[in-house]
Amino acid sequence: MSTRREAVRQALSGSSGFRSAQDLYADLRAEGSKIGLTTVYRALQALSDSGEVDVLRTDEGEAVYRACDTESHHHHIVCRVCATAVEIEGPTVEKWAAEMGAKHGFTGVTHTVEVFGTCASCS
Amino acid sequence: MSTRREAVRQALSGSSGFRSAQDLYADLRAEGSKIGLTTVYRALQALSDSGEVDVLRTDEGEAVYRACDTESHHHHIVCRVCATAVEIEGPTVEKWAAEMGAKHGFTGVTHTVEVFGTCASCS
DNA sequence: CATATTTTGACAACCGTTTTCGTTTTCGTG
DNA sequence: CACGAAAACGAAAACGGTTGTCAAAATATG
Ligand SMILES: [Zn+2]
Ligand SMILES: [Zn+2]
Ligand SMILES: [Zn+2]
Ligand SMILES: [Zn+2]
Repeated sequence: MSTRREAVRQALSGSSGFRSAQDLYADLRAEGSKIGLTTVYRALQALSDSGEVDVLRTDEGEAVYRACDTESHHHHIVCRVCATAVEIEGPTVEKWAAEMGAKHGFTGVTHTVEVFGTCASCS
Repeated sequence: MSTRREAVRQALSGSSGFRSAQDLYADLRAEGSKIGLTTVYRALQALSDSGEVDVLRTDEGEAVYRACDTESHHHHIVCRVCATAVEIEGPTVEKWAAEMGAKHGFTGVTHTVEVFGTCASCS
């Protein structure tokens, strides 16, 4: 677990929202770090591979990352303005997705569920 | 409504699954059409703007399109192998998403829900 | 038929991400 | 501490999907 990867993890933990690789790179450089963009991408890749951070794609196709409190399966409600996210759980949704899969003869069923809105302080 | 846009719409309707712009371009060229890739992108843009086709992003960030039977709000269960998709509705999920938004003080709440799996014929 | 408008497609530019590769840092061992 | 192997690093180039540019072609208008 290298120092650089730790720096990226911390930069990410410092925010409650989803951030892109370039956001984090800018943050770290602004703090005086000499980290390279490549390393930020590599760190994020490793962190998401190990399940330590969540990834999702914006409508524009950019990958954004978040250091969530729990590593167990969950979803998010994300502010469209400031990207702040709240972790949410949905037993209802979990069951529904599984049922839908079975009903249509699909196996190995997974799902992606994200909720978007404008948070209280951005309203 | 130009001829080319109509050609793209038809190429898309010919498939039951989600297809990328480049997929459709390849299909059309294979059929002998002299359409350009730029035009395919433009047609898909217009079709999705007008709500005639659904768009979603793959994990790799590629945009894929589908001509769905209904233009009203719905979700999909998508085969990870052949990209075939089935339209599904989830009143349960709709309600759940709205509740979650309200509970956390978010306004203008929307959601994305997609289910993935391996379809019967690909298993 | 002449002219204005729109559509088209080859090509270049763009942007986020990955690969490449030579250098630097870290780490295990004597 | 010294040394070499291995891992991490960063700059720059390559990549792949998408969008912008612009002149040519098609279509509409009078
Ligand atoms: Zn907000
Ligand atoms: Zn879930
Ligand atoms: Zn299938
Ligand atoms: Zn819905």
